[in-house]
Amino acid sequence: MLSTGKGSISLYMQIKDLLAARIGRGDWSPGDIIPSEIQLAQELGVSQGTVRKAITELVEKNVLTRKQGRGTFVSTHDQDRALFHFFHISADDGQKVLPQSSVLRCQRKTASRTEAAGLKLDSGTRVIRIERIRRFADQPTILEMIVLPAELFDGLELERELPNTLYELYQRQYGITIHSASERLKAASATEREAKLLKVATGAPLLQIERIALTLENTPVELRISRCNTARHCYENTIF
Amino acid sequence: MLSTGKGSISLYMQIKDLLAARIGRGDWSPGDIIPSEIQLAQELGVSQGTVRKAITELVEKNVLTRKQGRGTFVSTHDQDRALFHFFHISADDGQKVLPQSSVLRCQRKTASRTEAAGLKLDSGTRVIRIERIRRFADQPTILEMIVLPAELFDGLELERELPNTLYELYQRQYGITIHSASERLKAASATEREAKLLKVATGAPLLQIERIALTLENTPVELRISRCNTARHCYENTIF
DNA sequence: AAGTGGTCTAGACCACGTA
DNA sequence: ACGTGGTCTAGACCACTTG
Repeated sequence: MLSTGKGSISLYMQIKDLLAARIGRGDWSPGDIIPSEIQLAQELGVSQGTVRKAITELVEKNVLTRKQGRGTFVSTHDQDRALFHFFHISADDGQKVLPQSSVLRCQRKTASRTEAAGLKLDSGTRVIRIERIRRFADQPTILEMIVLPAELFDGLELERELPNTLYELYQRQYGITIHSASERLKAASATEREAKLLKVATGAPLLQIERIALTLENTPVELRISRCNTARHCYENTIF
Repeated sequence: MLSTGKGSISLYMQIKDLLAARIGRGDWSPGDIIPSEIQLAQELGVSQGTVRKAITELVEKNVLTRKQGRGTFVSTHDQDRALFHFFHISADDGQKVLPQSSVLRCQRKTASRTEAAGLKLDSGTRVIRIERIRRFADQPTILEMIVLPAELFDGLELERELPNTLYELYQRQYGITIHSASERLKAASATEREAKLLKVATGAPLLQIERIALTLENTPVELRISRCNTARHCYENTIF
């Protein structure tokens, strides 16, 4: 099972991959406790330290969460994993709150070329398109267009009410955990429709955020284009 | 020297802080090799594994760089530490190249209120203000306003030519290593002057990036406001 | 060949949470 | 009291670089 020969990859790496695979396969689901380090060490025939190093790297990647005295758990999107991990908009004064959302449209359609390219789908694949507007203190600020492969999120367009934090829904209802995302930001001008919805002048500068969200296996599962009025808010990023 | 009593902070943390302090003090400069793990372990009276754990955390923070078979080195800004670590603008096709820079202005002035606030200086403190324009393939794309505390960068405004990569200069000439930065992005409209310099229409949408760069000790040492034409470029960010 | 970091082991004790 | 993760040790061997 574990190769220990010369030139082979290190033991802890193999264990890391093995644990990640078990999580990806759903052997353990978000919120579940995994076996203790000692149990895993015995099962795999290695020392505790080796298992520990593997787990440490998964903790650093936010896949697992350690709780001293209790055990090690598969991370969930609602608690340990910050709700704000994927939300970078904050008020000018630094305050960070989640905006309220209201859905404008939610339909099943055929993917456009750019959507298919971003999500790595064959052109012509069905997608679910959600458009919603997000408000801070009742002020409409962000217009979001969310695109999902219909196959993975079957029936989502029929939900009567969508929660504010979609990534929790993806995990709970569809077993899809967003693990990373890449964003591309540009400045753009508000279209007439956007101007009306966001209560700004036509042509006003908007911050456009194009995000592709990925699973643990680096499969793109969500494309999201946000257009934000940054008069009183900004996109925050910290570089370490 | 190292406290090992009950309730005290862990050994490897103390060693980590000690090593960071030595680097911050300049006992070891960027590019220098530090003593081997075994030497440090003997000097500090702990096992190699404990020193190793301390060093590992500093490597993860980009403070140290390990080179197998050679030793452990203090990170520099030109090599191991990616030149692009603090530069997030890339072309729409994903290509990432550093733009050429030409300085428009470089003067010693009194800090404005917002500058003093951002750099945590007393109002009235002297600062150096650099304004430069950055070009991709000869196309002016970014207008940068850089503000530095004059005390820390004494004489910088007299340099006849400033390099493209300023952070290397800060490190080499002034012993200041930028370790992290926090950025705030907004969409804005080009002023008349900006429009002329960037060859866009007045009022065209620009991406504004306001950055505060920090040292290892979290002292703010540079304020930088960039205004970018994102017609053919964008700001890239990856969230893990 | 010698020295460095990289991996791995076996075992000790501590701090924390639960029962 | 017990089991968990968290720290620390002492020593082994491997992989890589340099003299």
